[in-house]
Amino acid sequence: MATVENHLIEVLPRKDKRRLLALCEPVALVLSEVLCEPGKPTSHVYFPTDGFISLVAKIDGSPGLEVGMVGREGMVGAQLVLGVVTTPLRALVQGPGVAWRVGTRAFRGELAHNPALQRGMNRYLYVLMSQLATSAACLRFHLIGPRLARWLLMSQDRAHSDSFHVTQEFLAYMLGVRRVGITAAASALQRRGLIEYRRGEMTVLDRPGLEVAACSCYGTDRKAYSELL
Amino acid sequence: MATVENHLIEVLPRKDKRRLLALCEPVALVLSEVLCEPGKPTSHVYFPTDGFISLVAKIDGSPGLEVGMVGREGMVGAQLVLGVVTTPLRALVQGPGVAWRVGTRAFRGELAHNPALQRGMNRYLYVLMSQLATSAACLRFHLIGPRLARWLLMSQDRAHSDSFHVTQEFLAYMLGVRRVGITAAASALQRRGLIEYRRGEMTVLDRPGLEVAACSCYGTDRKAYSELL
DNA sequence: TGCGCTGTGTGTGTTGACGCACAGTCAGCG
DNA sequence: CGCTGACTGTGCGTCAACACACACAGCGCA
Repeated sequence: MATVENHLIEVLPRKDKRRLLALCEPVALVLSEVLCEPGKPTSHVYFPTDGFISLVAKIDGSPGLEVGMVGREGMVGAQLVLGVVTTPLRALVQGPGVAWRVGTRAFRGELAHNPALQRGMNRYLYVLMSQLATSAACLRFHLIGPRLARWLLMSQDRAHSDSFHVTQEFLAYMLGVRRVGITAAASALQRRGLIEYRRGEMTVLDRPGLEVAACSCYGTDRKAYSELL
Repeated sequence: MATVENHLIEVLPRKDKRRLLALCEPVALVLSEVLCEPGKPTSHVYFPTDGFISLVAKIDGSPGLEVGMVGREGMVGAQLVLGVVTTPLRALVQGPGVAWRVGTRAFRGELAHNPALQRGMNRYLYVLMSQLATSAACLRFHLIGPRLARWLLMSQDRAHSDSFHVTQEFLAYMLGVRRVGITAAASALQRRGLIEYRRGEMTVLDRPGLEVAACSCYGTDRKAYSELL
């Protein structure tokens, strides 16, 4: 099954790693699957080895809004290290793949006497917080075009592939804008030869170009990540 | 000096509390003072007993944007419990008052053998994360008026007073909008008899009315807080 | 072959907020 | 007492994004 590891697991000392993996079971991440709902206790934590997951904030009547993304570099359920079993965000599978899954109960037991894992999760949680803060400001000040470019780069990083499946409708939901807004921004990027898409198949053609088109938040996030993990 | 305690300290077992307080020194929180800068190591942590502090996200060229608020119920520097000494956010004194201050080094030492403090900080961090996520969505979907009402309520809660000092210019900065946007929203609230203001002196006249005018995020935040702390 | 669903592109009018500029108003201070 | 600076209110043109509506294209399936 998953031959590639999750980064949070990979960096553990061999012994800790083996003990944790013994608790894990590999599961397929299915597109559009919801791994956890805000406010509800999480039944499992997930360490993606492939594929990626969106963290979506919901408020009252409004549609959702993506405020974070999880791939091989992170995990779903990191708040367990804070001793909290619920989550404030919905986790939605966005790129299909594979993850290690552990039941909450077993995981908490392991966590209690695995300081290296605690340390990794603590740092990851900090990166996630930075990402939330950056997202908030990005949402407020940046236009759809650069935000779209940023989203594509982040997805590409986590999908480990130049092309992935995503519709304009879905992008609109993630970025919290109308679909027509995406149509305009995406066709501009396509005209400039940075991307190509067709009925849900999105392909990144010119990554450096896309990085120029993206807002600075992409770089900010990467920096925060690389400094700590 | 500070006769009223900070909630995070208050709930500690007597012994832990006494030991922590022995490290603390009372300091005045001066309006517009910056307690920490994003990316830089924090030299002290702060437990406000009075007054309140805004957490501001900065991105590249854009002005700042408030994404969280700290008062007697919380602290500045909670990320230390994650083992991270830098902060992603600027902490800006917004309502003058008093806080307990502890040097980072001493605090980390105390933290290491004070599980009750760890527990409190963990939970507080979770609440803060929820607040960040909520803020992001609020920023995106809610209009200036309700957001302003929410801000006033949150400030009132932390100022423990019906009136406090704040200019429209400052409010605009916090909410990430133009001053004229605040002028319009604030005069609407004043016409409805919910608030009264005059040259920087803001007074809440009708709190229940303001709660109706505020967006749902105010309630969401309070709920998140009361469930965990 | 034709039907229907999903995905994409366009058009029209509206609106919440923006940038900029300026006028009035109050408080403190020399 | 009048100057100065901080605070607030208003007007005007612009713009990104909104709501709603509709046209069209590809694809699967009966």
